[in-house]
Amino acid sequence: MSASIEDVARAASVSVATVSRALRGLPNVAPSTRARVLAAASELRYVADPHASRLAARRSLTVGLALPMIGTWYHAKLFSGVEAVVAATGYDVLPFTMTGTGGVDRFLEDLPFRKRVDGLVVVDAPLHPDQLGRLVGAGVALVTLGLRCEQAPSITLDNRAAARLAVSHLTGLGHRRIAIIGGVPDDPFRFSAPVDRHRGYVDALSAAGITPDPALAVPGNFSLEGGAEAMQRLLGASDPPTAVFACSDEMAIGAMQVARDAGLRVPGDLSMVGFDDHDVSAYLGLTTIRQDVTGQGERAAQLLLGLLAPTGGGGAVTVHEVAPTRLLVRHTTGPPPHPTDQFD
Amino acid sequence: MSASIEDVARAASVSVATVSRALRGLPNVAPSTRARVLAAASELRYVADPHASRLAARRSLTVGLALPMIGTWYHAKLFSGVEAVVAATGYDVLPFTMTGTGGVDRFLEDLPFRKRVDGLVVVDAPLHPDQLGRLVGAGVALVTLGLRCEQAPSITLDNRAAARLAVSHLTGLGHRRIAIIGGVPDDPFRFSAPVDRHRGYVDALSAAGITPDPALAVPGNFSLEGGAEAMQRLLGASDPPTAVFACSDEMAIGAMQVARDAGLRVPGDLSMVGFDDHDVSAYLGLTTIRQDVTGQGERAAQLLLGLLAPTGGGGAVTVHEVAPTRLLVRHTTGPPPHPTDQFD
DNA sequence: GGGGTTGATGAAAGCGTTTTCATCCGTTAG
DNA sequence: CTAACGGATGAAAACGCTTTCATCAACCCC
Repeated sequence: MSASIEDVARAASVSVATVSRALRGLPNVAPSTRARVLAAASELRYVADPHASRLAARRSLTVGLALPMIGTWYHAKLFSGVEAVVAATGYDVLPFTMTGTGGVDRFLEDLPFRKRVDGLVVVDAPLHPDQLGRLVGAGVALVTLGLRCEQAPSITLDNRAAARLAVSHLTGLGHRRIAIIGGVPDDPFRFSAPVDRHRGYVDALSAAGITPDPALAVPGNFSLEGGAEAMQRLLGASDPPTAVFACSDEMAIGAMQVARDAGLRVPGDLSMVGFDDHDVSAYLGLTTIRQDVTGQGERAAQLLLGLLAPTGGGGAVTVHEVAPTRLLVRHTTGPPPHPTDQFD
Repeated sequence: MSASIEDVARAASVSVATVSRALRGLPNVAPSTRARVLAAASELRYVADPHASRLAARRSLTVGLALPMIGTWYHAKLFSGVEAVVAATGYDVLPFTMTGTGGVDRFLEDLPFRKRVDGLVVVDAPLHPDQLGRLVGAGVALVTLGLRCEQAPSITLDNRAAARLAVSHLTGLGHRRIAIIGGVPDDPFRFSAPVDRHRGYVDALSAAGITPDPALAVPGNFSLEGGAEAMQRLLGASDPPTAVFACSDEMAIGAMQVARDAGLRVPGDLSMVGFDDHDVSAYLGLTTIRQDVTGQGERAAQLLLGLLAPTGGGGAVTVHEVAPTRLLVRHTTGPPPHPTDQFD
């Protein structure tokens, strides 16, 4: 079918060993020989069979990308970033989605993975630190994104500070009844972002002398629908909020729509701040916490490839990076309806 | 390091051939033997090395997913669909993004691909039918998505009919000056969707006795920004439209924002219909043409796996499926500002 | 009972690379 | 002039599977 290394060797009148060396740019090949081999290879349109070479070299030249799902804005952006830098280096990327709760176990049981990938970017780490530790112990190069674990480099956000910033913006505008739309109620993963964001929310309230009202903290599932349902619940409360901090822009968008359908003006009657800076947020004028998701994906890939590089694995200390976030004030936040009423 | 097939063979006191057969569920293995092998394998936590097995079996057990990019809503959804069904069958999916114009050539030159994947889902086919034909000729199982090519099964939309439907909705409401926000001006790919949608647009106008005004057809690049810029241009025209058909929801969203910023009410002063039914569209009340992108991805994967299945490759006639679309009337379309004026 | 089946098994030949190790030869140092 | 050296090369042994082919026993039907 297609040319093998032997065909090239024959065409260039050298041994397969020399072809292998010449083609991979290894030293100790005479320049004239290398040229001859290169010519023969391109003449025959030879490309090394990846499986054969990976078997022989005992490296898969593949990095796995494990994430809870793909198809959401956040994960797609992340994927995009990772893929871009990984592909540029000749590695393959093997996506692995662990949808649902069983997915995580599947992931761990799928030890084929261990033989398939040289390294792994684990996103939103729906894994126990122990489990991650086991992976590291098993010799898989690992970078985590969204959760910090001591054994491996990570990229995270200062979620608490970011949330504090968002909510302070709200208190600064005079809001006293501020709701938070957060993660999933019965967290099947111990995903820390929603927890940390909730802490930042509490921080900011406390700083403004406000006691958090449990009725104002509702789960939103990080989805449009979840945000909408959450808002529904908030509006049904006896004393509805004048402002909402949604832990993702998608939830914010869903929530805003419900609010507007209920006749509330945003920001006139209700202020809304989101988290992410989703592509559409700029067009909706959503005030939000901006983060560069694609950039984080790229960075994670770079870290991983660094680990994989012949030189990198050794002495380097595992680095924990905190990606920057900032508050983007647009047009969905403003003073509460009757600010003075709240202060008497 | 980790157990090999020989270890299992030894542990079960059989030959490696028998282990291979037993583990893969091949016939002609005594039940008792199979049980013994299974036990030994699970005891040793044995998993076949994928590279070795792929090399020996001469199948990569991988399907490639070639798309112009990842990170947009549309492509992420597609990916999600493909990945879900492919992963369920034990195949790997290898994403290949051909960003930019050079990407396509890279894709074609990357014949490693041919040795790496058993089949390919090509999305939005930024390839010449000739090039696709060559791929098919080279023995790669192929399914195209978004463009139809005779040599391979495909999943497409009836873009023309869908656009006709969208624009008819507008003419039906009484609009006469209807703009279209379409694809990229100097189409580096000969991507047919925008072209067909434009045809449908013209169809609908003609049916209503309207002569298309070239000034009302502007490119939008299928992005939020592009949609915004397009709207900018439309508003600057001497005789602005009262309705806009955007070839994607993202463009519609960008355009709507610009329109609203310019003081226009939607749908009071301007009607807007999009295409896709993006996740957020429901929450924005955007009237649009709905398509099930994830479903199309799933279907494409099924077709491809069917081709790959031992039985499937042979006699089956290549099928061209047309995924359904329908008009979803929400709240961004209404009669033109002064309908009667238009009919004098 | 004997020849033909049939099913279970193992030996061994690939699959297409990489990599080790030995060889060969032209240089350089002594 | 010889010995040691180092760079270029090839032979061959992995790498860890799959698959063909041969073997062997048990079985079946006149």
